[in-house]
Amino acid sequence: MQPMPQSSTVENYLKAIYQAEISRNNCGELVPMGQLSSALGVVPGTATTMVKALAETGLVRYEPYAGVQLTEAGERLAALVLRRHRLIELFLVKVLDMSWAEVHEEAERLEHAASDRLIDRIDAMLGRPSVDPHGDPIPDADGSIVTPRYQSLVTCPLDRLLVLSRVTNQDTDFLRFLESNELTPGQSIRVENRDNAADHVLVRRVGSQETVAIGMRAAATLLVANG
Amino acid sequence: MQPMPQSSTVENYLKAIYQAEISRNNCGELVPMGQLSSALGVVPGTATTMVKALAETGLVRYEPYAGVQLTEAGERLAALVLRRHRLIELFLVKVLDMSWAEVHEEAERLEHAASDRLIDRIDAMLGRPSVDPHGDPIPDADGSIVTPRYQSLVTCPLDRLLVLSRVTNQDTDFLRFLESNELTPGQSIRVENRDNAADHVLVRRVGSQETVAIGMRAAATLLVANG
DNA sequence: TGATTTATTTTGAATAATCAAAATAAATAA
DNA sequence: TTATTTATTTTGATTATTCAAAATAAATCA
Repeated sequence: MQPMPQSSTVENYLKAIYQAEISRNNCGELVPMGQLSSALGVVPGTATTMVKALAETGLVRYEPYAGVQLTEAGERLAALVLRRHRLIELFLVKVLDMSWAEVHEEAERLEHAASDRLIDRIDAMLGRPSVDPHGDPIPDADGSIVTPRYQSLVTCPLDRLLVLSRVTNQDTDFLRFLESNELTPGQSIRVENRDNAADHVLVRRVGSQETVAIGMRAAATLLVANG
Repeated sequence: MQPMPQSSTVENYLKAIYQAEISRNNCGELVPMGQLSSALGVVPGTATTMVKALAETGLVRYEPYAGVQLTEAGERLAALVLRRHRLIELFLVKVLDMSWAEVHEEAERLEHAASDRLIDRIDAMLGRPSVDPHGDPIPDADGSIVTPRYQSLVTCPLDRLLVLSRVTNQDTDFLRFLESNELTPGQSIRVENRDNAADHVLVRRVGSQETVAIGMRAAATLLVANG
């Protein structure tokens, strides 16, 4: 099993490995098969089989019982999938006026069907944007990506003016919840309190009189820059 | 093999059968397996196998050695695939400024990935159009379709003012050729001569001083209305 | 009508992707 | 360090889709 067609399955595996590598942010770490398989919604044995095939093609490095890691080539391909995904999301929001919350699933399918030519048209039409509607950085056409390092609502200082910059969570309901509280990327916010016992963070959007309580798990996916 | 997932393969078979039924326009006629298999680019045995499975699901009617035919349900599904395809084509041309000639292949992939919701947004944005860039009618959301009956350049009268209304041929090079001669749907044209010996038709766009010769085979795919 | 050609179907096999469940390795607890 | 738990890999099957090539039916020719 050597050549391995550029199927959407391969793209999904590469993307999942890429994202897992980032979330366990320490570089050079292997992604365990269990994590990968559950991210992809397949049983562990399936992931093992697929990853071994991917390793044959040179897109990943695989260490039995340890985990998997993208090679340079794999990383580049994964970045291009992410590029397609994110440009499509932004396009759907900006041009087709779709909701922030619903575009992820749509892009999840379209990312495998859009040609490079179409993606470039979209990119041009949007003015070569650098982030998508969730604040996720958009890799450029050669697969390089600049990921600003933000703090999260769990680590940032209290009572400081912050800009909500990125939401690393694609759950539709959660995004709808944020949207209904106008907590979307670009908004200025302040963290009023963090209560470990209650396992929540209290956030207020600048200009709003409502304080919103967000559980720690979810709060960790809201990234902020200094405002 | 009963439920048969709504895969893109199924969609492609239904679409191909639908189009074959139309092109051999006499209603009620079965599409022979040979025609279907070559339209889909598979060997005949593959089409036989697939069609038998499709028949199990009630999407087609299959007569061994005679051919295949869509059922009501199959026809509706096929029309919806065509709807997606054609709306996507028009969208790519109108909104993303892609070329008439290149959108077919793009739509060929996107039609299987776009959700009903996305398609409806596109439809709304384009103002509920009735034809795509090739003049092909766009089925509506419930799968019904109105196909105006046109004459072709092979059957229409000579020296009459006509409107080029539809091009039933997706070959990229042919479309580029038409485009470069401004022979696109909506243009007014006149057939100056038809020469069976030379196997061609001479066409002039109204307002142009150039006469274009088009072979009979190709001319049969250019449909016209009275101007 | 019999022979030949052509179209279609069957059969057997392959590939990609998956799962269930058994086997094994690694990590943890006692 | 042994026993137990947990994670991973293997093995054997399954589904969807395809092809090659043999078998068969239908159509055509003589």
